[in-house]
Amino acid sequence: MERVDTRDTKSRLMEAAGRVFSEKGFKTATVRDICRLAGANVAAVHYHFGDKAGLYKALLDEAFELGLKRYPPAMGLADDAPAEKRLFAFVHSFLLRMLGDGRDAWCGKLMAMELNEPTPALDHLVERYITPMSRRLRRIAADLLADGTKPDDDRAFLCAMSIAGQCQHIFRNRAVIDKLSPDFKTDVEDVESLARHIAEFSLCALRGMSHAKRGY
Amino acid sequence: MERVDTRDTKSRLMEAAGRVFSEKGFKTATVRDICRLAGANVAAVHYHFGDKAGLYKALLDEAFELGLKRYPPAMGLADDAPAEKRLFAFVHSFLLRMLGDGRDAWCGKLMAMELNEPTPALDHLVERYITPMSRRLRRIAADLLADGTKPDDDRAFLCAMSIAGQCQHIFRNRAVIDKLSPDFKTDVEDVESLARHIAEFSLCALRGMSHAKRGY
DNA sequence: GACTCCGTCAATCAAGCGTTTTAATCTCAC
DNA sequence: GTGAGATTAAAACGCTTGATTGACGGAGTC
Repeated sequence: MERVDTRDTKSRLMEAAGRVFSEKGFKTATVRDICRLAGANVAAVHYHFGDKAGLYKALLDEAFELGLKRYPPAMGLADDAPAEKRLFAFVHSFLLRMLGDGRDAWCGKLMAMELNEPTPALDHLVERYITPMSRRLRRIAADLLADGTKPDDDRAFLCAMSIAGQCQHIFRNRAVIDKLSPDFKTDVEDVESLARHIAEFSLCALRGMSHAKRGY
Repeated sequence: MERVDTRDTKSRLMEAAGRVFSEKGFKTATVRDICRLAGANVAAVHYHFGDKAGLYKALLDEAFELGLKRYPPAMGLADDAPAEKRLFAFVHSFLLRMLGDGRDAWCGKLMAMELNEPTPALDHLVERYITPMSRRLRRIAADLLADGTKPDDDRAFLCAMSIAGQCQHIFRNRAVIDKLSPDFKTDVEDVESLARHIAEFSLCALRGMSHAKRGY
């Protein structure tokens, strides 16, 4: 029995919440800011979502859906595609999610904020979203090590962390990077070259470690 | 004209502030929490530091001193030491600063919090602390690329980011890593093995990229 | 047209925040 | 001891926050 008007303010509220929460985090963001941005009354969030936490939870759920739909764990590549291609696709989509403009960047920024300042919703996030991503990345790393390492090995886990860390770094340290290198841009076209660097860096590392390991 | 008692509550306040600020960030932390932890009255922060921001600034300054003294940019190695050793030393000290227990972890966690939620103090942080670190790391990367790359080149900059990203990842995503791999520990002895991994991963990457570049 | 339900609004509440004021307490030279 | 300055303690101020209230209006039903 949803009315058209209902969905209007409700979705406007969600969009505004996405922008504000992903910029300021749960605690720092205020419902007044969100409602002002949405052009709604402060009471609207209570009416539609119960309270601030309810709005946040609803937003996070929507971010799940969008994130999984837009960047599914397989990321458009077959499981038997060359590991090099899977690595680049993983890195590139990761960066786009984090650095993309507009509403496309919602989910990524929101999740990064959730990591900075964990709320009880973190469990859900890890289970539904991060675990499959981690599994896939460990699989890619294990394939590229090419020395019989299994995705569950500690080596694969460590290498997956090395790759994920590179991907997150640019996003998490934007403020510092801007000061260190003011002409370092992160537009959409630059994201691809950044992804190429990270993929190449990681590829060389994995191949090198594979060779080194055999020599031990 | 400092009294003994003065220094007592003042230093107790600093210690408590270090713990609270480094855990919750500037905005989320409350002076009441800090004062309760320090066993001091709320008015004490006004008396000794002017206001909350003054306390934070004083704390950050102290963290500078401690961080620079304990882990100076050169980190105990000569500038002409082998680049491989310099790389490991850089990574290892970085991790110790971030993951160290007790009051030793102050500065690292505080700076990470400052990055998550920048305050006007960030400029000082970048200028005094991060810039020399970045320069040193770029120098290491350029040396290891061994193909004539200069520390100021974009290639060295990107590789330095890749290394720094790996170092920060374990610290910044502790909550998630604990859930993904509950038996992944970060005790002091484990930090060294972690540092070995990151150093080896990066070393292989740099050497591999150097060879690849020549082939272009 | 009267009634009901749904959505919105301005106004308000209680709690927590940083900060300030005021008074009490302590220390130490004299 | 005493007085002056330094330090602490208690209370309250003003402000912002999330949450709530009760009234208002419009759409649908009979």
